[in-house]
Amino acid sequence: MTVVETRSRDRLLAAATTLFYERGFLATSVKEITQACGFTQGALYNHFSSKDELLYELVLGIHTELERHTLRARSAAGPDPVDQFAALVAVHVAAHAQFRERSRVGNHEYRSLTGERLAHVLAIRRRLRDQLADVLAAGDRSGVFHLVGGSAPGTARAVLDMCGLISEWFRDDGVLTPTEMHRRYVELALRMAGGPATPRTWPVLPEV
Amino acid sequence: MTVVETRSRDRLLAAATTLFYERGFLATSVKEITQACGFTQGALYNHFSSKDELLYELVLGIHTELERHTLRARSAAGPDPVDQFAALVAVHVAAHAQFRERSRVGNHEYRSLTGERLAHVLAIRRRLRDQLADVLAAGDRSGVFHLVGGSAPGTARAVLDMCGLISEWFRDDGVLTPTEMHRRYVELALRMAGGPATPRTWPVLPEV
DNA sequence: CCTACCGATCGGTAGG
DNA sequence: CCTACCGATCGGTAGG
Repeated sequence: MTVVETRSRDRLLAAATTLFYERGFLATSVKEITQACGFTQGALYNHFSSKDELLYELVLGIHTELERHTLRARSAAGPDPVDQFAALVAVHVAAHAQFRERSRVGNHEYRSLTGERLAHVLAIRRRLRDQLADVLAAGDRSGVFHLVGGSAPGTARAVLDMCGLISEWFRDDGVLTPTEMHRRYVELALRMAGGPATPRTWPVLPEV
Repeated sequence: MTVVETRSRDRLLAAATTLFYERGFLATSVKEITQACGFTQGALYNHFSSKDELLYELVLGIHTELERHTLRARSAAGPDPVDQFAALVAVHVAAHAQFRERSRVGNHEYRSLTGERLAHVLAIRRRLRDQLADVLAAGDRSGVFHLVGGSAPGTARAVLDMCGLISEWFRDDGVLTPTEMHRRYVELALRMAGGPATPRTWPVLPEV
């Protein structure tokens, strides 16, 4: 049954996500992943040709999904660079705060990939940076941003780094809500870009 | 000979730093570390009781050294919160840009520690955040900073996260000098804190 | 600091 | 003849 195949595969990917989040790809055994799904060790190889391929499919999916959301959020934000920038930052914050397992796995474990698989993921990561840098450069030209050193790539990198570690420490224990997080980080990012204190309208909290 | 013993021990730590930086603690074998020093596998246990203890001593040294530099830089900066903040940010940027192997190992591999060793390192990491948050809170009270949401810990965390990933991508290939890096990040951090555009004087590039 | 080796576990695959 | 596994074990390597 194709349905059963897909479900087992997705369960393996979901179990791998949690285990890789908690202890990392290299410290997680095939046995642990399959046992988390009630399978024995060999079952993994009905779905993936190797542990490495499972990692690639997981990490590629995480990056593809994130890029899909950033592209959609930027389109939906309209033509204003400030609105586009706020929308992109909101997507990254939401991803790292609400789906921190996937985000942390995506941001850390891609380093265990090699060859073309690594190159493919690095290309997506570069496009995500370029997307933010393009918006910053457009806003700098139109005068709504005032970038430190005039460097759009430099500011984009700093903003993404600031967002990228949220998944390391954010806990949805009620101390900070996702909405508070994304407002705080949009404000910080706008300050870094030398833009207005707030966007004209707050981006709708993205469904990442 | 104590000299030879010490030299071998330091060589093992230095080789481990490079290997952990390149591929991580879990993916590095004891054999690789010792072979990098021209030893066989068992030689490591003349200097460390286990691979875990080597990691602890390395990570503890990295954190202790960083805290020593931040304490000294803050004292040397005088009473102004803006000067203190700029000095602390400069230390963190210098550590991550100039000594990125040690910084990256310190920021990533401490997660493989457990028990009291982990607790000890986490305590230092908390003090480093508190140090920055204290300076931000003092500046907010005196009116030289205007923190997003009034949260000194939140801004401190964002600034440290922004600096913490420099070691992931910075290359001293001449595209960006350490001085350019530290000026860029001090400016970004001052914007995040809602402070003046630049410090009254640029901190001397710290010798981390 | 080396050689020799342990208990265990690694990722991956066999036949049924 | 298919799938989703099983118990058992492959060749190698881990930390100690």
